[in-house]
Amino acid sequence: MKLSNFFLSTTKEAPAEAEIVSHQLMMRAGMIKKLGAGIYTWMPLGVRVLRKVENIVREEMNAAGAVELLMPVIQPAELWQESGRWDKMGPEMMRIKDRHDRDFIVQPTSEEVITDIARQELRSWRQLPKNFYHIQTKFRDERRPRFGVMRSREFIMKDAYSFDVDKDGLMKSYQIMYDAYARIFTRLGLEFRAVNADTGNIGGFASHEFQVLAESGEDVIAYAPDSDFAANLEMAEGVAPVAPRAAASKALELVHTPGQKTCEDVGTFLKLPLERQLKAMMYMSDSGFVLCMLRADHMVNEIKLGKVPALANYRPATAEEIEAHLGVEPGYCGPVPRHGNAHPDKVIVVADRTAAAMADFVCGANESGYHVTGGNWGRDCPEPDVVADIRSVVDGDASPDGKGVLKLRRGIEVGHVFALGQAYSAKLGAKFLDKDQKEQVMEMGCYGIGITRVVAAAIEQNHDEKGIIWPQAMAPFAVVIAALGYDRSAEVKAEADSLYASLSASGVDVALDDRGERPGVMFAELELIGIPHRITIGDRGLKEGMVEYQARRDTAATKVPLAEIAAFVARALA
RNA sequence: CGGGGCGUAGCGCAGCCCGGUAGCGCGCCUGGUUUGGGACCAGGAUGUCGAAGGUUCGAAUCCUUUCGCCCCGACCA
Repeated sequence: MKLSNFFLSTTKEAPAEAEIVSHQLMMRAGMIKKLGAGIYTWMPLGVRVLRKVENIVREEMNAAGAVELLMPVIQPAELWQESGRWDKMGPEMMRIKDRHDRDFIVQPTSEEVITDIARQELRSWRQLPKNFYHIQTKFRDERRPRFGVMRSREFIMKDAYSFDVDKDGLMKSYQIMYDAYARIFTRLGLEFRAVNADTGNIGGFASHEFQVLAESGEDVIAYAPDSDFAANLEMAEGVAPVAPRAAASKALELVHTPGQKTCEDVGTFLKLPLERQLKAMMYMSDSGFVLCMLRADHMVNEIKLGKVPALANYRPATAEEIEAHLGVEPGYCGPVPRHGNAHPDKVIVVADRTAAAMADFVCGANESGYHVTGGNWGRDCPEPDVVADIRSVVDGDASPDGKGVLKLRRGIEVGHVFALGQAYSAKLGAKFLDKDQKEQVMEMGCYGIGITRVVAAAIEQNHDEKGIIWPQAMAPFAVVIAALGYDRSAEVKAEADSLYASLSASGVDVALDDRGERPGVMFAELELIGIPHRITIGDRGLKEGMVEYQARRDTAATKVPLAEIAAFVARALA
């Protein structure tokens, strides 16, 4: 591609609305243009990157035995009513009507359509397993689109759907996709982690998210640097402390703590670290009033809470309910009964594993303006009714697999594999005849990659103060020839043209900057748009028979004899 | 949806409090000088001041309504 023929539109300044670096750089590099909230045009430069990502995804999906098709963006409501998602999906799903006033949706995903295809086309066990995928535009009317294409309403997703005869088959298909995803993100040159994810309420039984590690990520993942353990914060298990609970060494004491309602206040007031305090969280559930106790520096994890039987259908308790059950306002609540105030018989105490292992703790005294110090389970209050993992793990916690300690990092979810089971196939009646001529419901898996989001995530991970630094596999051009004075120097023009021709002929994805821009402008732009390899040809070097090579991450250029540059570049690209 | 903020030239912004006929930087156009790190000189073009209504002799500025956009907030590729 000759850049004089291409279309570049870069700017020095980023629009004020761009908050994160990938959004700013994509706007500055002229990769995308906003058309509305969460709706973007992909400009020529951006499309080249998108296609690179798509092609790698496509190659690996095909290599993994998945077959490509293309399902419609606009889908009739009937299928979605049949699966129940027409009612379940809420305003995130875009609904439209045609001229006959019939209902349609703009697909946020395609389980319904693919399952409809499966139930019509796949009728014998001999046809299974099968994995279909497409790369298609999605629309989700996000309550808050943001960060450019990172969370846009319209985006491009690769979604694949596997169909198997049984759970064993499904788990094999799942593993094949898991491995394919690992290869895809490795080939794309991204630093990522596959993390164990919550299967949520869809009823599936295995799920992993592929997270690109980046500080700007919206998700938090916990992983063990010394092992392959990695999980979503919601999923990472907070293991019980190894050491048994210390024996009580202090007497229970009531201390006056007027106005000290938060753990931080109390800690400062009593000059005690948060690790010595218990904090109380009050909920109402199907079982009644529940008092949850955690170490004060830990955060309650609401997904884990929901998995504790005593907290089925929980919701935060109101101030009135807290007053009624504990006899005290929030801020002074705790498990230690106080005569005339506490009502331990009506209160279910759920303690986090760490909290349950604490001795000589500080907590609310169930009396306004008072805390207790030297509190101990069993001695000063009953042992907790339930001990469970109800907190989010923190940096330095023991890894659940017993290998080292956990670290927390932020991530951007770029892929998700999900063993769905029969959630859709049962509803839509996707059945087949097995070897014994018995009708069986298919086992499904679904597997998504946010193509457009991958592009943004790659920039979050690969940039510097000058601009984007593309991983070679997804660069809009692998190599650029920066011809200095192309419009003025016959020698430069001749050598640049000939190098461009020979690299092109050998299949290198090369761009020739033949625009005759001033060197400063040219270098700044090429660095901003992040071309990983640059060959600079100028009169100055040509006098000595030399050109220069500089990788985007290099701090200085390397002089290379003109005659050797093609071979040099071939090695750099390898 | 709740809270906060913003709509002025292609982009980034000032002007608004305190009404008086719209300005700066970048970009763009013309000519010249330049040409190894976003050049310099001279000249030039560009706005229904988001929209509608109101107050006023007069509105970018004050009032009302409305639309759009951004940021913060527990369902996601």
